[in-house]
Amino acid sequence: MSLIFSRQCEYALQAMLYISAQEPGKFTNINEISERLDIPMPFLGKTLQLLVQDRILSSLKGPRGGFKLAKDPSEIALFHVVDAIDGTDFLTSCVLGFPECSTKTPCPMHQEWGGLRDRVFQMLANKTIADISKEITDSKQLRTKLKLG
Amino acid sequence: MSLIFSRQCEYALQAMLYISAQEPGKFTNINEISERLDIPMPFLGKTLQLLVQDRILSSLKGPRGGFKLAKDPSEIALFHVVDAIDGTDFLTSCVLGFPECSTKTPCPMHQEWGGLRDRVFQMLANKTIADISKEITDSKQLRTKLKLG
DNA sequence: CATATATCAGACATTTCTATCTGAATATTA
DNA sequence: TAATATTCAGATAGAAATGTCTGATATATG
Repeated sequence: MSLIFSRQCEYALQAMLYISAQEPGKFTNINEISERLDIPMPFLGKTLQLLVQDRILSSLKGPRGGFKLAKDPSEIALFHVVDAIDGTDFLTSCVLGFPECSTKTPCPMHQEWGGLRDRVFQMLANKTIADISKEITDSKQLRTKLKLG
Repeated sequence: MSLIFSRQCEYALQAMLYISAQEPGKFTNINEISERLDIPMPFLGKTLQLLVQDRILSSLKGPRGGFKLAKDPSEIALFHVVDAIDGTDFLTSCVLGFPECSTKTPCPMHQEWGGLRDRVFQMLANKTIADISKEITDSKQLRTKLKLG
């Protein structure tokens, strides 16, 4: 199977979008998120804990507890979320799996893949949670997809 | 971990490049390929069998046996190899993992990711084994990387 | 203060991917 | 024809990713 993000990373991104679409500052619990987005609850819990450790989310235990954004959504790029879960190996590792692959000793796809990888990085680095949150607000389709009101 | 191709697909692509750089029509055995490219031999065997089943390689048992390209290298796009090993789900599946994601019901990254995915596909579909084979012939660096003479 | 509700931490289970093993089938060569 | 070298097929093993369970800890609320 070829893919870009691990399943755990997909869950993290989905949950971030869901949380970002809530009333700012409100804590959202994983029970609600896992039901709405159909993500296994304990696994989602572990996943969001990673985001808390990376200061992307903050959490509160107990009744009315849950998760909220730890900073302004305009300061959270998608790349931060991907980095917290999957890391950044994809930026440097060889697309063909050659252990030594660099500008000096490139693999046959090095050049072309480098260009595509840069575009992916630019997109992840430039797109913030605030950007997407606005898109969601403006689009009924997106609210439906995220099972929002 | 985020990646594009499975490890098995990386092995397949590496082996295809190695085979394509050999004298045309000559059978190359997996013992040689696995040693040169540092790929586990039994796993490489299973992998190349998939390419034989897809008519990308042809094989011969017995002494002097091995694998060779099943057709002209200009007719084998990288995409065919990827398709044989990893399949084509990445062309249609949602980058955020939403089960239903299409132009009509897009996820927040649908548009931007679509463009990048198309570029990846174009690259894989346009680039043939012959193209890369030529690059390898013309570059001492690449011959070194593939452990060729 | 007691109770209920949440995250959190660590162990455990399951599934998927990667890797190995064994022997059968087939072709070359002497 | 015998010996050898190779792919091929199927079973098994190991590793990594995903998913589950149990209980501890913290917080809100009556």
